[in-house]
Amino acid sequence: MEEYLSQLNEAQREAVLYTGGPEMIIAGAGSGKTRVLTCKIAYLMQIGVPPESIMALTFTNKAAREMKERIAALAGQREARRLWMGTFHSIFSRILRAESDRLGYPASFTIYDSDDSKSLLKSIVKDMSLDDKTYRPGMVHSRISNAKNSLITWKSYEQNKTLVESDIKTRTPMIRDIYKVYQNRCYQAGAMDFDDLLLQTNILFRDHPDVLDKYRRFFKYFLVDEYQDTNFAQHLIVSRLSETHRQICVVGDDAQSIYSFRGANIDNILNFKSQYAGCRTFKLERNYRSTQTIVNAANSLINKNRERISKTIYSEREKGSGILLVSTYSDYEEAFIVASKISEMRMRNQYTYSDFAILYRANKQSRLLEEALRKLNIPYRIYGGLSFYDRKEVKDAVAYLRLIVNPHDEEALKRIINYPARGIGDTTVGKLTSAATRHNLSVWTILKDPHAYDVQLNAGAIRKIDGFRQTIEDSIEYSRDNQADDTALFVLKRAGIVDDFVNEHTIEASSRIENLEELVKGISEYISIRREEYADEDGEHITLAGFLAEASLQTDQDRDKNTDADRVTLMTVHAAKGLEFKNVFVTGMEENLFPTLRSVDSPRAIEEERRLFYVAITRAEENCVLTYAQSRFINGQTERCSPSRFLLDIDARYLHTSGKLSDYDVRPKASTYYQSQPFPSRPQTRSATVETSAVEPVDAASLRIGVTVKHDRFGTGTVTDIEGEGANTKATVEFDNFGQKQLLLKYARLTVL
DNA sequence: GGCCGGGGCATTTTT
DNA sequence: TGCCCCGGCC
Repeated sequence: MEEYLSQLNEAQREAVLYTGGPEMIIAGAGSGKTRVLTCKIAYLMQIGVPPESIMALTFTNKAAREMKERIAALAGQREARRLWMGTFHSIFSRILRAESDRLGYPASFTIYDSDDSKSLLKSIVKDMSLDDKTYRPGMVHSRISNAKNSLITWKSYEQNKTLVESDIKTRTPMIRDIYKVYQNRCYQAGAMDFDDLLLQTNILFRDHPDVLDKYRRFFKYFLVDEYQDTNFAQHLIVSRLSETHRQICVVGDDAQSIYSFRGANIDNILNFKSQYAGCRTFKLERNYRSTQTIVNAANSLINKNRERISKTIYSEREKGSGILLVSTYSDYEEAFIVASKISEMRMRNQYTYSDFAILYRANKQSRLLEEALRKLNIPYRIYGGLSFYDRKEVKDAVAYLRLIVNPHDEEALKRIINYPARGIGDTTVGKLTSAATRHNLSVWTILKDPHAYDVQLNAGAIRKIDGFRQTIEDSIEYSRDNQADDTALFVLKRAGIVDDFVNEHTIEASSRIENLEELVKGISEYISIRREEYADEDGEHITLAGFLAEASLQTDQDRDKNTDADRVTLMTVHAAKGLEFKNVFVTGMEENLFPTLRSVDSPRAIEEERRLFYVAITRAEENCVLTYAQSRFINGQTERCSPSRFLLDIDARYLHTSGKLSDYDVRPKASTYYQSQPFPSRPQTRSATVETSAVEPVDAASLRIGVTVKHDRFGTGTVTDIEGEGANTKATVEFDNFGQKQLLLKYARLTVL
């Protein structure tokens, strides 16, 4: 049992053993943060703190699950299960369900995801006859979300001069009215959105001191992971709850705060010390992940930020190779160079594909990279696509399940009232929803008896609505004495969804059936896991409602499958946080892309972008390659790009450029870091750093259709088409070995033969 | 209900 | 450029 303590370094051990009050652990990248957190929890359990009085909050289900597993290994499965460990959203949705009557919500309240929220907002904007171009659902949603994260209810929004005036300035004065209606419609539907899970928890504790008091007594120890990413609502929940025992330990790294756009407030961690008198700070500064060069380079970068908690991260690993900086002539070439570099490094150093990650700022950058990887037969896995629960058929099926659990759920109802087609059109639905708003009732209530609420419907519509009502009520009835997975099968059949697909006999239809089967399988798994967990209890928790509650707070990252396959990883830098790879490529290191265009006017935003870049570099264990293109195809146009300002922030002594850089003057002091030829001669890929300036672009006037031209990379070919004029002339060339390409003359180095 | 074409748009997204 | 959403049409 003592063994796990002996594996910690001095700083880690001190942080684990301290139990004297508020504590902040500043955990640098790769410093063994998770290990410290798990050891600390295990230690607390060992010294007699009952596990059920420990609340450990994380930001992802994945983090919670991993930590739980590790603690189970240290302290035993049974003990670990008693911990309150999970995401803010899942833990507090549990508490909200237990206390729902205090707030007037049903215990089986639905959780609206962002799509539900936006779709509701859209319908409200329409109902209020507002301009849907001015009041875009996404925009309105983010305004309401920001308000909620700052604990501004619709009432306080109305009374908040600053907000109201700023809305008038931005010509969106109706936000407050929309917010009010939105909140009411959610309430009538028995639904909370993601932000409500935190906001309503705060309201619960604010308005019901006895409830607050109960939980304050109950929970003795709080641990919060990724504290730099907490928002005000989260911060207030934990600070309220921990007031009695004052045993709160927050862990985080201000240098890795990258979620301000979601309401994360870096000040929570920067000010923690001053908010908690007698707070002890521990710094974990030894990086176990990366080479000295990578750590030092990252340090030199982050030192350019003003707002930070001072610390010196160091590595005692080998010195390692310099960070390779590669300039390419286009985004297209960048992708091919990254791909061929991966092949080369893999062969030379016997890496596996899964030792590589390609990171980028924006998802759209993945396209060319994928193309290049495919062409070079490199297996890859891309993150950031549709999650399982985002698929249409799954969403539809889940909507039925949601209605069984809570028929007042308006968004679920609207989604499937006419799916499969029942001839209930927009007009009918519009009549029902506006009657619901008028009477301050749920759509379901209206639908059960349209006549009573003077909804003008013809006999046909009434009959169709009634058929739908019957389907739902039968399913609810069935669910009373059947298992959740059987209920799911029942409703899918009863609604005619399965038949639809079975009769279709297409590839898509069979893949949809598979997805539905997987959904049902997921429910069955949920049941058996729960059975095991609650073996000694009455089993009341095993319900469809329970499954939905869990599913709605889950993301695709939590249900990763075949991670064992040997593949290169492609993902955004955001998605890479918390992960590590032997070799990391950070692509698109250009101004207006990284840092993104939207950040360049705000010093604070630039600092966040710099932290994001810091996160990217510190993912690498052995090699880090930074690439930037001199031209990039953006929004339908090829743009000239200049290298990111962040490249200048890295101390040049840690950089190794792959030859002379045409318009960027970073001269590495040492070029011995990376001994290999940067780019071994491949006939079709010239060195990445061809001097574009030295090559005269071919004169547009001298090009004719049918002329034979030569291109540095593609070899010879014939011009088949010419578009545009002057500098923007675009030529279509049929290359002998590379097929047809479109080339902009100002960039393509063509010579007429 | 589904198909087509025009217009507007284009970060990041642990929940 | 390419996608998504909407309106118009059959």
